[in-house]
Amino acid sequence: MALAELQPVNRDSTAAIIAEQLRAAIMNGSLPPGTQLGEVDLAAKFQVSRGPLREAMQRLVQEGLLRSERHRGLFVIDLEPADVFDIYTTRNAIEQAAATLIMRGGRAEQAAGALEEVLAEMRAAVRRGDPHAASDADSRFHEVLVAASGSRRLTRMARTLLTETGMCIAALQRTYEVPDAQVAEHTGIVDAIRGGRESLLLKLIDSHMEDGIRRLLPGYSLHGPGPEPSEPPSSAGAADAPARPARPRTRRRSAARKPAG
Amino acid sequence: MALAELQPVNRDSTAAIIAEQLRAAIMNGSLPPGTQLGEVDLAAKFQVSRGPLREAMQRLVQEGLLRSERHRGLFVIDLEPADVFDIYTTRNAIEQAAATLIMRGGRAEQAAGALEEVLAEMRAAVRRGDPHAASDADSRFHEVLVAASGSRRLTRMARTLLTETGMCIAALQRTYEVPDAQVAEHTGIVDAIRGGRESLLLKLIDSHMEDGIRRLLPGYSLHGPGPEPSEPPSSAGAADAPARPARPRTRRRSAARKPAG
DNA sequence: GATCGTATTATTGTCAACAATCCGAGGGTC
DNA sequence: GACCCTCGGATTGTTGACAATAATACGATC
Repeated sequence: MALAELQPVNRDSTAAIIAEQLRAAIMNGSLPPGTQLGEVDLAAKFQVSRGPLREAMQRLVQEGLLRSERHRGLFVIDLEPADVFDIYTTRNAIEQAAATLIMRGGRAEQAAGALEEVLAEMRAAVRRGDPHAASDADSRFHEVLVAASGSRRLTRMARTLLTETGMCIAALQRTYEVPDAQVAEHTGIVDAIRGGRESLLLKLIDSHMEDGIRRLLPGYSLHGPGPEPSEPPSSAGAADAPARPARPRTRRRSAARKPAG
Repeated sequence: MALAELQPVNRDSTAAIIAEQLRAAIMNGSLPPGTQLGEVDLAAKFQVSRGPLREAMQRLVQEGLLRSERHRGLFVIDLEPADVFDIYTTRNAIEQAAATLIMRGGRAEQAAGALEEVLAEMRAAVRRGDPHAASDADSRFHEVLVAASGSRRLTRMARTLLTETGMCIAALQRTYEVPDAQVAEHTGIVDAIRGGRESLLLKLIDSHMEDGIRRLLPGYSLHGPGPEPSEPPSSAGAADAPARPARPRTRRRSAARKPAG
């Protein structure tokens, strides 16, 4: 047989599709932090029953993007300064690990090639003044970087963290102008990969994350003591422990507005 | 009010409880890799309907512990050598990041105290020749270590990785005798934390992981090129993409045997 | 006037039944 | 004998309805 590369026809499950759409909506700010996800509304918008929708939402709860309160509903997580710090700290760890795998696993050339494609899109978007596309390319750059490590687990974690990064940017109303300096930083990362400069690469990623957190939380640093979390995670660390003692919550802050695009 | 520390009464959702039980069953080998999770059987064992059970399973799919094949069922993931490598590589990254946070965030004393409690249990278990308890303590040690970082995200990831570590040990039929050397390694980690020796701590964690992977995959190393994954993760990296082209599968390898203990 | 108790209403949690799909067995045909 | 088609059984996917719970509004009481 000549044609050897044919992919299986398996479609994703309905829950996976819905989860992906919700993830995108959370990432781009259509579902801002704190919003309650009413099941009937969302089910109607997705034109499915509540069953598959609930399954999809349970995925996001496990992912840490939604917070579940029994008999009360599911809410998009709130992002406090401690969370922004946490997100960038964790991203730093994940991407540095991925970078190490790339350099020591002989994947540098392949990774650099894939990254340069994204980089070209980023440059084009910046040149034509399209911040949305530039931001997309930025996100994709880091996703491709981690994926190039070949680590399934790092890749999955990175995806969640990128969603949360998008939440931060959207929540803090930064238009996220991608300046030339930002493009230069990414270019430097690719160059370091191609040049085989491992320790330089790790430093570049570190300072890139440092820049990211400084842009969102002026005055904070990745390597400082970090902001005290208002609610320290329990040692058991239940995925959806609703450790919010009393919340003067309005019953519904904002219904799902544009989940299915 | 004098009493200030009263925890909220909120119970976890049913899906969370079931997911936790399934996770434990997967970790300790009651549900070995490849087993299909029949919905009706499991629902009967948990004495709930299929609805909440499916929600719980979707959580584990998102977590990467289960693999979903449309209209075919949910299966415990298979663990190939590449996965063992991936698990330990990722654990290394997570725990090193946690260790850095502990040292730089002024949490060393607190962390060392919590870890020594677990360490005492581990020593006692080894002394009385209880490998099960010793293995439990080992797992808990690392969970507490990461939790002490205060990072919610690192903690959540670590928990999944510890479940998978348990799978590896159970799958490879290692009785997981925790030798004195193993206890000594953990002790060294606590000492490094208490002594404020950050770079030593990172080295100790690294070699601890190295030992772990060598125990499971003799001949492999964390820092070598690593085993080639038989199926490289797609660049998109769908969480449950069933990229297994053709599988001469028996319809049901083993029904759920002891999920609820 | 403020607080407590009660009824209402909307939402979530759960369930059992229906529909769609897949696997395997059996029989027929070449 | 090998291959194809068809049928039966079983499992998953989805749905709509019912039960349980919590938030709100209203009225009674001190």
